[in-house]
Amino acid sequence: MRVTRDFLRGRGRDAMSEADKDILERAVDRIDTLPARTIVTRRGDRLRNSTLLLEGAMCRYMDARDGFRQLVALQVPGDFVDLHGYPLHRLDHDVGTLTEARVAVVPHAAIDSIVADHPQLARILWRSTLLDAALHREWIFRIGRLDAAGRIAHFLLETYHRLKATGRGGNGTFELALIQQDLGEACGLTSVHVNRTLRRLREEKLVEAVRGTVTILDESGLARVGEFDPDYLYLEEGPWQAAAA
Amino acid sequence: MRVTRDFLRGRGRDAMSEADKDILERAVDRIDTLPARTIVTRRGDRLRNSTLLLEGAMCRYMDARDGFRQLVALQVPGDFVDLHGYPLHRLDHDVGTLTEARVAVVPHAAIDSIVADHPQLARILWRSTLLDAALHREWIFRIGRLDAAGRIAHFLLETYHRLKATGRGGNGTFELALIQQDLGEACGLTSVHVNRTLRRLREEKLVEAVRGTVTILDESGLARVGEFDPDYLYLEEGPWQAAAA
DNA sequence: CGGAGCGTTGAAGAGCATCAACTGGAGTGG
DNA sequence: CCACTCCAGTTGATGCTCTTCAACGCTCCG
Repeated sequence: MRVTRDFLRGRGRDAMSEADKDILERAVDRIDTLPARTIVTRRGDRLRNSTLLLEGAMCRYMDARDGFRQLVALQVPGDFVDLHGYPLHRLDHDVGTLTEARVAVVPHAAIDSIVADHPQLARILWRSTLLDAALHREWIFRIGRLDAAGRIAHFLLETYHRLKATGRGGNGTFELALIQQDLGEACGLTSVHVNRTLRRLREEKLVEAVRGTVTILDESGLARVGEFDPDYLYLEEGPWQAAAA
Repeated sequence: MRVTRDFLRGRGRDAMSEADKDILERAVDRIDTLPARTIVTRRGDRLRNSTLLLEGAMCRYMDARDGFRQLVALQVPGDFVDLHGYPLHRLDHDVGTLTEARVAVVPHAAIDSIVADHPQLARILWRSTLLDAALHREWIFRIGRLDAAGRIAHFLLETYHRLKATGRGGNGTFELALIQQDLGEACGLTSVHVNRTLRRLREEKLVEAVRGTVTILDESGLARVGEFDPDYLYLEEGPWQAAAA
């Protein structure tokens, strides 16, 4: 089975030819396992490799003066976590694991060859970094315009759809390795307020989150609260489209 | 004089060979002038061209249900406003002008040729879209972790540095075509609170913003309030580095 | 000269942060 | 096997930041 099986899965992987998939697969130098809750790369680091997340959860974040951090991205399996480090050379933020993580390491030299010799695959890699940027934009919207309930609803739905696209979760349930503190750091809230807000969402029978498992009770109600529309995830045919058809 | 003169100016343009600059210049199909305060492309639009901003100010934004909008990017001259539309094909947000804008239109077909035949230039275009993503991340941090004064301070310093990199502004002064309402939409604040916060920043002799002109009175003080570090702009040698040397 | 758009200010209140205390479960060592 | 600690979650009390609503002034322009 291919190590890169989940790359762009459910999000345009079909645009890759079998040859492209082989080339990407061969670009992998090695597989690493990273322990939970550790820093992988720091702001300012010069990168020589990029990391494809195979299993587990990672995040990208920035530190504020007061000691709190702001997550700028949650990475799920199939994500090319720091591919943007390839054209940028150095990172503008920290990267860390949330759970133990299995990753494939891809040397930038291998990507150089892809860019030089396989423009079609290069465009797909480029595209994958821009899917990340689309997520960034939605995070700006989420934090800038939604209240606490909306932010959490939106974040949970986003994560649900992303995980579902890779075959993890579905049927309204998924595993989420974030504690309430992390959730707050993702949504610009304190863990205390996350706790109260989750209680409200639970009382309103919209969503439940207990011990790392999220259960969506009322997806359309949650989508209303979070003003959520999965367009920006650029997913392939999904259940909301299938339902409309 | 080259139309694409300001592309990546002050932010890695030197990595482009003269040949690359010529190729990019020839990729321009035509020059358009867009009126102020109009929508250029809408969420969901399929794009066949991308737009290089030559003069003026544009923005990218998303609408919330309550009628307010959230800016996700401010575009200054030299920005390839919607180059991400090339690998993504369709947009996940709206693009509009703030002032009258002069733009260069680049057909995606021309970029196809660049990707196929000029990998070095393609990587530079790729990089330019990731500079945008780095800005997105900093916007997430700004809105998620800073208070009103910090957000405005950070936003003004970011814009100052970006404009300075293209030769516009410097010496602590620059033209900013945003009304207080826009500033609020960029920073996740109401225009009323922007007004009060600007007054405070003025009273503390940090920055003045009157009728489209921003005057930075105390750059280091402002940077402290906004927790601002221009690293993420990936600027070439600038005054803060020159001062350190 | 009247209106529209932007800026400014005041008053009141909602939402979220802060501080603090307590619960329950998991892991650890006696 | 039980005390102990640690960590995540939970809840209460209080106050600040920012929003909301409203009014008014200024400037530009038809």
